[in-house]
Amino acid sequence: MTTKQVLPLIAQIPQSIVGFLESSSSLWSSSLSKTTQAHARILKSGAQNDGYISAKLIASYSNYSCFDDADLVLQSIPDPSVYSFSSLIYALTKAKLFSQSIGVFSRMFSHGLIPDTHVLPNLFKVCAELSAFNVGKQIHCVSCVSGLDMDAFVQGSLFHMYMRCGRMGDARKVFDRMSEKGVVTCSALLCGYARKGCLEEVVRIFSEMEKSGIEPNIVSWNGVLSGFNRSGFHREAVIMFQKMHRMGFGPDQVTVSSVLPSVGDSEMLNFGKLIHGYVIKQGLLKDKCVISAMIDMYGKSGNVYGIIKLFDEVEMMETGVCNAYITGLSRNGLVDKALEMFELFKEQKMDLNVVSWTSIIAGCAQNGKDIEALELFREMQVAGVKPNRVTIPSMLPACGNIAALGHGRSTHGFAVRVHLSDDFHVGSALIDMYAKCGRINMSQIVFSMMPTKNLVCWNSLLNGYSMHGKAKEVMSIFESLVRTRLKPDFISFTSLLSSCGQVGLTDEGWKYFSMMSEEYGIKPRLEHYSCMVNLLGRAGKLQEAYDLIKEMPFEPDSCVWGALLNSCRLQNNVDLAEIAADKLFNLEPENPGTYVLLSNIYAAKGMWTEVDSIRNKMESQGLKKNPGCSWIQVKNKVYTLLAGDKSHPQIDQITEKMDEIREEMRKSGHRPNLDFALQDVEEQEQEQMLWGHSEKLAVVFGLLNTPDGTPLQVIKNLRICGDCHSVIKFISSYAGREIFVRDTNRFHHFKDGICSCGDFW
DNA sequence: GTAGGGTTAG
Repeated sequence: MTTKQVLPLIAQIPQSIVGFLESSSSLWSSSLSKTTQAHARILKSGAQNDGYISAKLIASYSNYSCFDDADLVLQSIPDPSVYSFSSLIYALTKAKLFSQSIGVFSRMFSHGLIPDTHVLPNLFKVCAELSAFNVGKQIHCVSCVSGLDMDAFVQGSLFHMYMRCGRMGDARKVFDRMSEKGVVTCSALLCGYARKGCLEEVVRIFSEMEKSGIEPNIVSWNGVLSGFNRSGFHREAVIMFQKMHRMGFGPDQVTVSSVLPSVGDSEMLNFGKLIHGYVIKQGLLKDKCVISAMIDMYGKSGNVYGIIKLFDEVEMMETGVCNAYITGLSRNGLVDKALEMFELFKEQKMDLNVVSWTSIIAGCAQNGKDIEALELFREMQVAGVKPNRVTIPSMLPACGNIAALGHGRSTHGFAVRVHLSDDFHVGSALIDMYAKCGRINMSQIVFSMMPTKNLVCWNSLLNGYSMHGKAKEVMSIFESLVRTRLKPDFISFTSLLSSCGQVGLTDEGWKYFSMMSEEYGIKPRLEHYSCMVNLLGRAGKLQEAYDLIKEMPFEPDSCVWGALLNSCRLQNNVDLAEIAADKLFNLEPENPGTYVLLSNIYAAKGMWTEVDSIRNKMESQGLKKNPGCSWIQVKNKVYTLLAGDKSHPQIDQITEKMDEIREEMRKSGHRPNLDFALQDVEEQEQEQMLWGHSEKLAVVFGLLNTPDGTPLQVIKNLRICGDCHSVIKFISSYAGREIFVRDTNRFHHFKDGICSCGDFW
């Protein structure tokens, strides 16, 4: 076409376009004022109704983040096109104003406009960012109906959206239909499966990549590493790491932080130190994840020095790093230091998140700081941090440990409200908590209401019934477990054997002991042997128990010998007791319990010289029995009661009640030589009396505070001693109370002065 | 115009 031919055509171009052409240079200019000027010129020339011009104007305003102006332009167009909307949607998405972006889209849709292949990727990106799976799915439908779902960009963003929403199944369907699959998409899929713990898929995709000529890069390798790590294959993760290194992929900060958890779990401290050296050389110690993972590795390997040194050196006050530090400290028993650091972090107004709170709560609950754990759980909510599916099973053991039923119940309520009660971890922790608080019926209800149960849930229930001495129930639950597709493990058998021991079911005990290895291929561990020794010993078959110990394929530990010694006390067998005690003196020379048990056995036989000699031996070693300690919960507050402690605010009332009970006992002819007024306990300083002291306090306190007698008090951690039992028995018959007493992990139920189970009483 | 990886809590 010649110039001569073109010129008449140009003359026919409408005036509006001429206006646009005049202003076009300003529209692509670099300042907002020029855009405003262009806008004015467009309005003057009447070009504002032109879709293309308006769209450019919208884009230009958006470019300067003037979204309101852009939207005004959009709204002024009488008949807007997809393109006009998409300019604004694109800009809003880019500015991360996702909700507004979706809002503009819905306006576009209500104009009857169908999104095109340019808008769709933006929309999917928005849904991915907002995890708006349902909206995304609907837009996916729109793209299918309009036949746009075969577009590579649409597919790519759709795939990403499903991945971000954690919908691996949907993502996989899109992936399988994708026309172009590159290393990026494959790695993304691989990493997605790794996060979900689908190791098989991870490995399959990785090998298929190689087969189909897609060269895996460092991201793919990192995904494989994290897959092994997440699925608990720690050794394998380390091996892959070494293989990757050999193949010439230099580990980066992501590689290091992916493999370090596995190094820690395999307790390969030296290898961890090697990585530490590499990290320093490569200058990766600036990365927060690397530091957290490094602290975590030292913590898991028991290297407290490593944790503290690294934390002090890096001086990085970042939430993740601090969380790893808290966990590392409490994992190694330094819970006081952890609490101290946590306080410091709070003072420094650090941004503590749900992991921070959960870490310190779990640290407390695992290190005997149960009351602190409950207090922190409350404080966390006051601080506006919402407990999640990890927090709840971390704090529930604290409720169980101190039989704080009220706290446990309200946590259960919380879990139900936030829809977490079906979670395996939460459910199992609830079952355990209720059992430890004496409410085995609630454990049963929680269990029955769970839509699906894993082995941990079953084991919690088995252990609960076992704790309550209900062997028949344990066996019947075990039968139900066997009928499921789940296979019982060594923990299931521990509950079975322990409950058989409690009620003297020797034959059943042997049956399960052999069933464990013969039918299920589970090798008996130390705890199974202790259960068997206990079972045989209680049944009076001490020699058989001792023979079993001698036949053990590995060295018996203190629990096994302790079980034998305890049985010897029940059967008054001095010879075997001396053998067992001798082993225990070697294994745990610091444990005063062994001396006391042995001396009791001597005393029962009237061997007073031996009694004296054992007592002297104990004293010469400077050993003392731990003071008794109990907890009791009254109206949602947990009270700790320590032997010899008079600091309780109601000590006078308690003493008064004690006197009253003592008087009643005298009148009704109960063991008149027993005296359990507090002052007498202290004056006499008799060990037996001291042991019973705190429990009496708890029982009496419970009576005082529950005048209507409705709540059954669960008293934890009772030390076995005759004096205290008599008190509990007496109170139970005298006051007509049902009293539950928990002796470490076993329950005794008193009604009308009779204990329903156990020969201790 | 789309698009990939890591740490710390049970």
